[in-house]
Amino acid sequence: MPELPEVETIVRTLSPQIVGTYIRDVHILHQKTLQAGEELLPQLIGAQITTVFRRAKLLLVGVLPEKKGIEDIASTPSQKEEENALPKDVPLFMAFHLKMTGRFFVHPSETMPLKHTRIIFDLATKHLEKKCTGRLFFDDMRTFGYCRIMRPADFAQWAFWQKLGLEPLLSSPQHIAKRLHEKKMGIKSALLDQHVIAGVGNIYADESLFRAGILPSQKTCDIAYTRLEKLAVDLQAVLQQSIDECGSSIRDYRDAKGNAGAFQNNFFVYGRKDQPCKLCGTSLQGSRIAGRGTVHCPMCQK
DNA sequence: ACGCGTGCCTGTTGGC
DNA sequence: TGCCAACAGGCACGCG
Repeated sequence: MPELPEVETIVRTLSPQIVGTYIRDVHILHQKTLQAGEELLPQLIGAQITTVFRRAKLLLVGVLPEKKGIEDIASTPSQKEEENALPKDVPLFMAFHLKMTGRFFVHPSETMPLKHTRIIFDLATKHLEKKCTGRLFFDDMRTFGYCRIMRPADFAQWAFWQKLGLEPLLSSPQHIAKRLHEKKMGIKSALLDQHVIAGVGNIYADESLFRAGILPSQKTCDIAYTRLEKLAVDLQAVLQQSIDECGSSIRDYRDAKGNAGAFQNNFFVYGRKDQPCKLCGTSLQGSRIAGRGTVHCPMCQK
């Protein structure tokens, strides 16, 4: 289940493998995976991949199509927040959401689709090169993930993009705490709500709440501002530590080199229901919040 | 505004 | 050994 640190790790391992290459062909093996922008598919052929980056849990690939047929290269969509600013001079994007089981991998050129391969990009190192030098696979076992092909102007019409909340590693703890404090929902629900803070999923919600010593069920508006500020600091720390260890691999997650992350070894609570708390030995308690399995320590979290 | 239930999906796990 | 329910969960959607 790729969350912010996992997507960031994928960006870092995928980027050196594909930036600068040209897309020779695209094979859509599962129609529903291409959620939007089918009409822009022809523009991808012959385009050069110029950038790979992340916003929230989205992985974005910027491409430069061949000269013909480029429209609004200069158009600048209205931006709600600076965090949603797109790189300049990129006329076309692919936005991928990996959801639970989405993966990227660059295979040798002759590799055939695997059971769960949904999209294949045939890549070449030179423009109009006949020989394909590698194939980028987007695999997704459960097909929750998607790809959208978008021009810069299309992002303004994409509600999910427009409503994305704070980028947790680019915002000050004070700003994050303020945003949380405005909410009346339970604190774990607020952390998971992509409109409030973007990029946090079940793992890092539970882990940051444990570090901050806050009960997941606690109403956000009932928590003292200073405790929310500590939560923001702890959230940033846990996200950064996970990025430093290349993310968490529970079962499915791998980076774009096929490697597992190591941060799952540092979990205090996630997936440790009924096991002893690493700090006080109390049996960790499982519950269900916002429809997700939730684990907390009844002693350490108040 | 918010919580909750449901649907989308397929593979793994555990009980009988 | 095999069958099947429960479970994993990000996000949209509808309801109260």
